[in-house]
Amino acid sequence: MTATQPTQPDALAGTRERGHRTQAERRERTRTALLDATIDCLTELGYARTSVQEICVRAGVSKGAQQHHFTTKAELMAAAVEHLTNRIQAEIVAAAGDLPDAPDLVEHGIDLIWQGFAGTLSAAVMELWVAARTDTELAAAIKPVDKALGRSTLRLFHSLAPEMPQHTLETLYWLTVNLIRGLALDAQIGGDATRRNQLLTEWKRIALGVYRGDVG
Amino acid sequence: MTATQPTQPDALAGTRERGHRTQAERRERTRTALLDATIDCLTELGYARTSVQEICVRAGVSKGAQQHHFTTKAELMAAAVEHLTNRIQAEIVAAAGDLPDAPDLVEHGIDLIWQGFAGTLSAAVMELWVAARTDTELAAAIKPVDKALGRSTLRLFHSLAPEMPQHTLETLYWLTVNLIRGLALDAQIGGDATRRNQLLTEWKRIALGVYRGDVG
DNA sequence: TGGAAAACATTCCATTCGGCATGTAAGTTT
DNA sequence: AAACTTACATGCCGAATGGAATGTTTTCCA
Repeated sequence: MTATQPTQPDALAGTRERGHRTQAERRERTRTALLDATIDCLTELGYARTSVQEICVRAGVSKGAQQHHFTTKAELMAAAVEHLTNRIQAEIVAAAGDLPDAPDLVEHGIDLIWQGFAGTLSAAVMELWVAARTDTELAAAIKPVDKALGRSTLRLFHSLAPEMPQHTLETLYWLTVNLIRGLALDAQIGGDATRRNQLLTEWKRIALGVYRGDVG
Repeated sequence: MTATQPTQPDALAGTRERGHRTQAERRERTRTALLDATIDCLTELGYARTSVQEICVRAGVSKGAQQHHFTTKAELMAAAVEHLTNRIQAEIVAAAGDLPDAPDLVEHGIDLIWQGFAGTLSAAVMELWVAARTDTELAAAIKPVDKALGRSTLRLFHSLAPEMPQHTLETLYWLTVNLIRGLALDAQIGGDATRRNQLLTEWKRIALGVYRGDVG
């Protein structure tokens, strides 16, 4: 029997005998290995100390393979941005599974944003963001992707609380996102966790007040 | 006549004839030149691309002189943190000269925090902060200095609005600082300035409401 | 005033970086 | 199964880095 038939979609894809993989499979495999390793390096070593060599080692991939997929380091980083954003988005969507209705949505929504924008993955985002400030190429790669993440998350909230006024929702959302990014920075260098929680609690109370129309 | 008398404090310090400077003068001069150049590099090149060589060039100082003052690069960065914080603090104090009384203080205070924590100098702080996340030595140098800046600024506000309840002031202050740090991040990679201004305006309104006791 | 010490300058080195060139193995097409 | 394309591996190079070693100038102090 001929071992495998060439192009046709194979139901056993990914379960084939060892040592025989589709090109697409191989490609995808090492590609994500590289991107995941990149994110690993960013979170663990920071942007400054992240070298392509280290990435290759962690990905279990040769230097040549890396260059085959991403010619330059900048290209790799740009791809990592998108990969990273996708993972964060998936994280958020998963966590948003069972959110209550408004007004409890305000409180739990803030928690959700915290999880998405201050978690481990967001540390990597910070690294890339800060690096992008002085790297126009990286900035160009980040801007649209990041904007898309922000907007899609906002849409998510909008669908969860359709009765909430558009303007109120947007204001609270963006204020929360930026506040939490600031708090995330504080958390990353070991600020006082207790005070952060207090601030978050206060903000929830205030946001609820805004939602109810006490101010604004 | 003997050219100069040795140790005694000299009224002409800094204005002596060319080529004859006190050791303390020389020392201070190149030290701050190095530190200023470091901050320049951080704001302009970012942490990753900041090399001691470039710092030396910008400071107009030889590599040997740099090593004489700061044995290692980490040492230089640590010193730069304090230098940077001092400059920011001076900036804030200067800008706080003529602040109105509460409740206008709320609005203008937020502007003041924006100037201090989102200005050019704060970009350098961001670089160091993010770098410190994966550099314990740098983190150890930053933490106390940064905490001191935060607290001293808070004290400044407290002295400006003594009739404002302690708890309200602190909450609004720290919420504002963290919000603005998030917004500063957004600004640094070229986010939408118009939306940032809108958010800041909204936040002022909300903060004023909090101060008046509408919420909380 | 002369020697010690501090400040500053120059040169060199081991290491590491990103990227290129070239070679080999695996998968695909006809 | 032969020709071909894609994926991966290895070795190397010039550039740049941080730091050490050593030499020179300036200030200080007895």
